[in-house]
Amino acid sequence: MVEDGYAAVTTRRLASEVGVNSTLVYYYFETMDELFLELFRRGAQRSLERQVEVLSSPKPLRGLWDLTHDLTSTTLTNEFIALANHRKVIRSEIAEYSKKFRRMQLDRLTSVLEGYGVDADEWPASAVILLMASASRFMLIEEAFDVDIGHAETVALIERLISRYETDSR
Amino acid sequence: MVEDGYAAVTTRRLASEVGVNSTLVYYYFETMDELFLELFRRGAQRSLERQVEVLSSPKPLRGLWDLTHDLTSTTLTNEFIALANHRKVIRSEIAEYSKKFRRMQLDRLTSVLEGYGVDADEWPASAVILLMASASRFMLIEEAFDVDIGHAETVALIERLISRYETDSR
DNA sequence: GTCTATACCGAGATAGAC
DNA sequence: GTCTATCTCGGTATAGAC
Repeated sequence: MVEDGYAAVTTRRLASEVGVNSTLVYYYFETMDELFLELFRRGAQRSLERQVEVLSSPKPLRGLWDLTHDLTSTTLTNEFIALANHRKVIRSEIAEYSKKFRRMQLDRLTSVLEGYGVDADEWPASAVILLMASASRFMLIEEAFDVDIGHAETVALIERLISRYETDSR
Repeated sequence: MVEDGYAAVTTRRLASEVGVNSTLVYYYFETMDELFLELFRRGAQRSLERQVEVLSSPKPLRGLWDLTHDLTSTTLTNEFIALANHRKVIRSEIAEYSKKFRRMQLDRLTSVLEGYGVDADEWPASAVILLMASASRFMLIEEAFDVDIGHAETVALIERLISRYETDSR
């Protein structure tokens, strides 16, 4: 799915990569939709656990930023979004998880930013979170196309802002 | 392509929507890859022209921001990105156009921001452009899933920053 | 230009033997 | 659990009549 797009994930291809018969897929999954759903849930659950971890760490802002830098999970997310465009059952599942992720981030970062003395009227936590997530996702997509104009500057800008509140130990 | 994803764009479907025979597609296009390429080029060219327009206007920052808010072209772009994952010929075409777009934006906004008195060390034009584009694209994707946590705050934040330099006349 | 006929492939899915 | 055999559908693509 990451390498060749969601359309490349077929019963035959799956089976041949594992070295079994293609119909065996239907012994483990009702339909291909179910397979995609389980795949999504598994990845989302893992990401959720990692997010709980970094949000409760002493540097939640930096942790969140690092987390959104995971190439594989971002590529996968993009494929699921594209998949959701013509597999409607996937759509609601993604929506629910997205909201869950965002609410957790918001819950934690609202108080964290307040503690850092950030003016919530000018830089609301919800906007800060969204800007970080979107920049990260956007750059990873572009990298896959060897487009990297402004990437270094953007990363530097964001990390400079983070370092203002959470010292860089890397 | 926008409504049901790129996988729904097939010879049979195209033909049936227009009311002609499916094989007629091959009279106008060598292969389906060619069709997708021409579709992409046409849309990209149109967007490029609109960008030239707003960049040479008196409010290039706001113009660019408004431009990235076009739902259809963003959805389409996302589909092309997903398509590029398993149609390799599409990939280089997208990459070239992306760079072209970005270079034009950078050329213009570097001097514009300098004229506004923005500190280029703290807020480089390349990063400002990327943050705007990514936030806009990200929100439009989420909207399709009815996820809008933090959207209003982010839009307000960005428009507030723009208004600092280009007065809002809307 | 637009059609019919047709080839070929690979997708999802089921029945049933082992 | 894993397989073979098989169905149906719809995809890309070509040859050739009109």
